[in-house]
Amino acid sequence: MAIDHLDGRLIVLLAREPRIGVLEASRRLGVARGTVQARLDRLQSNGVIRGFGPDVDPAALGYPVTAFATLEIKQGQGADVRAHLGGVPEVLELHTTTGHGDMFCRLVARSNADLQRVIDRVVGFDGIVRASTAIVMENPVPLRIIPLVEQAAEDTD
Amino acid sequence: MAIDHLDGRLIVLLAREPRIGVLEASRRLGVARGTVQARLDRLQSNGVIRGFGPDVDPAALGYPVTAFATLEIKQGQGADVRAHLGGVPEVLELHTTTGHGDMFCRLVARSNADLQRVIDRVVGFDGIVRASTAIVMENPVPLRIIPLVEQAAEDTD
DNA sequence: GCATCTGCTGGTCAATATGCCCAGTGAATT
DNA sequence: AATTCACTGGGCATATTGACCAGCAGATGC
Repeated sequence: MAIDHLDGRLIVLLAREPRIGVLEASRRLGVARGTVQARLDRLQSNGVIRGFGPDVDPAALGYPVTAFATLEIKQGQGADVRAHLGGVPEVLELHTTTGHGDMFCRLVARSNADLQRVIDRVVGFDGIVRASTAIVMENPVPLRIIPLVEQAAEDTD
Repeated sequence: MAIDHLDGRLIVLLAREPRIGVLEASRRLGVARGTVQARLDRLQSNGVIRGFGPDVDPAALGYPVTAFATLEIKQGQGADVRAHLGGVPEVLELHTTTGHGDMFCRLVARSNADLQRVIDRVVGFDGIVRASTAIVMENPVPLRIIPLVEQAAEDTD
């Protein structure tokens, strides 16, 4: 399950230049093509690499506003709330967290005004007692994984 | 910038089966290969599709614990805090939000015990006044984009 | 010590996809 | 009426893929 240095270099290489294929990757890494192929297969069946889905920017889709909402849930309504939020496209992710019956979600909206509509839709559901929202102003560190991959690779050297 | 229905179908198709190439995608969508190629180029130069980087699962890397931390920052220390958090691999993303001088970050750790180490490292910095952390228990809606893409595509029909 | 496994190498092969080109068509714009 | 634009459907040379193979080195187990 842990990754070694070669796995780490492969992931970082693919993250930086996703368009290169197995052959080009093997050239860059200085190993045989079959090795890269085997490593990739292993990483994917391990679940370390979930896939190579397109990385879509919500802002470019017309949803430049991001917000995080903390939701307080009525006891026993968890499953219903999950289903409700799963049906809202603007809810990009949802977590249940430690704390007083809380959930936590990431929202996007077309504008600050539109965010009101989204929030109304999110909280307009019986199981939700209260919601508190924080609008994102800047994103100094966008979602990233490379530093963690590098650390994980070094830990197993 | 807005995407049409064909763009939407293309993105959804690529999200579901990333391994298929341009040719196979054109067959599935029932359009000419050149069309898919042109759409893809446009989506990428638009920034709608940022790339096709590998989707790495931190849990499979040995970091199964996720947490969100709200940080209160001393006035004028924003830049320093950003740089500090950018240097911590376990900080997967960082946002500045509305609210009393707040930042907000996603953390991962090897275990609940290890999370303490990560938090100590995160808050062990002069500009950070206070931190409040919520540990993720479940993730009913993993980070997703397809529903939003579908909605954006329908909005321009 | 010796056999066995496993992973990597460096190579082949046929099948497939790619990047690039082209002329023609239909719809919308000017 | 002329032009622009996106899409079609095709062709072409080149590159990549997936599938194999024998050989080799290091680690493991008996």
